[in-house]
Amino acid sequence: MTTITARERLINAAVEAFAEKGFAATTTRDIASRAGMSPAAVYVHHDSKESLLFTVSLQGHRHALEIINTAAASTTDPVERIRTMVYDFSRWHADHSRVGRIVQWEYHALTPEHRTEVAVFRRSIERTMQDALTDGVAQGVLDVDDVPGTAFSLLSLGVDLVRWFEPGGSRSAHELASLHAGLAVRMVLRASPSRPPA
Amino acid sequence: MTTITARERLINAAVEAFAEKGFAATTTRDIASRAGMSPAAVYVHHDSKESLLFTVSLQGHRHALEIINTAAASTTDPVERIRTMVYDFSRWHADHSRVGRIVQWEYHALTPEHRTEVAVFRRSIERTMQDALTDGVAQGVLDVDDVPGTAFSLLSLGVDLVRWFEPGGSRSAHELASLHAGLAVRMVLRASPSRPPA
DNA sequence: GTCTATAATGGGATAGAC
DNA sequence: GTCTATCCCATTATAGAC
Repeated sequence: MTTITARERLINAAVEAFAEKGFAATTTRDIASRAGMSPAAVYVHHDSKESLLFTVSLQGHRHALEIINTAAASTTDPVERIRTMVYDFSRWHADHSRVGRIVQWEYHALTPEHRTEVAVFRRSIERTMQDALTDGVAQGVLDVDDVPGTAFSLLSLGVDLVRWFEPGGSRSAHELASLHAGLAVRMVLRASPSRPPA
Repeated sequence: MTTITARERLINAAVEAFAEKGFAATTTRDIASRAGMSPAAVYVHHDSKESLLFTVSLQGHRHALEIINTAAASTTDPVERIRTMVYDFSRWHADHSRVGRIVQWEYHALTPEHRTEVAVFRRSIERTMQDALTDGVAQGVLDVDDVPGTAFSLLSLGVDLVRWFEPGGSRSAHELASLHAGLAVRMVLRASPSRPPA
């Protein structure tokens, strides 16, 4: 049997509210009311509104890093690795667009200390993508001019989903992730050797 | 001689403040003080904080649409057209990252009426990119499975710049726009016909 | 651990003098 | 068209009863 603690109910409520209205525009009253509590009860479980944000953001960052690391380790074929990484990263952002929006858009609302803490995860995500590209280039399968820039651009496709994606819209998470994965492969694949013009 | 009106000074101040802290976290006192005025003076020139946002957002949307339309009309070669459109759109978002951030991130802070008004520009931008892809496919030069999805993804690269780009950072606006333009062409270019495997 | 009540602060917007 | 002063309300967070 799964027990949902008051603390978890508050976190779920915060995710909803922050994703819907943004951190600054969300009131603690709103969070409390979504969790079925009085405003005062919030502070029994969390120190402040920002600490709620940090909890959500940290969980989100952890999850996103886990997704990309798992994808990176799933195969050694450079092309399929890029395809899987981009698919899973974009898919995660669509499937968890509310948390993703908080992770990506409310980064600046964190205290400097908390921002520093989640920045470690962000760098690690970028690094994993860069490594996958570097490895594919070394194996002669990929062709990438600017590895850090391209890695960032591949991640951007997924990140930008959270700006607008809503479940039940005209495009499914799978459809968008597949689109991104296909585009990603075209961006980095070495052109197949063709007969040069005589 | 160029005269800067108080109204314009307020708009500039609002751009700075909204881009730095977000609409909800910006106070009218902050805007007034950046413009060198008292809080009361704001309301002589603008009806409300939201109307300031709308003014900034509308100008930004207009400008972005103009950029992409001009790029689309600059050449008839489908590949160079895509390259130019993506370059100019990404370049604009880097060069105007503050306005771009307001355009892209504060869309939901507009009143429903104002949101409807700027949505026209957003659809027009997407449409222009879709048309460029459709034309390139029709000419047999581009190969695009999902025209609306790909158009959106090409624009996403530029849009996502405003999330983090700061002038004076490690990468210039030109460098990033060139990167995006190069990736864009690879995403949509029809593979050169190569000898099929015997 | 939850409530009601409230403290303390800061918000958007306005009044009225100059 | 700008100011000072202020209204009125919402905000985050806490106190103290149960």
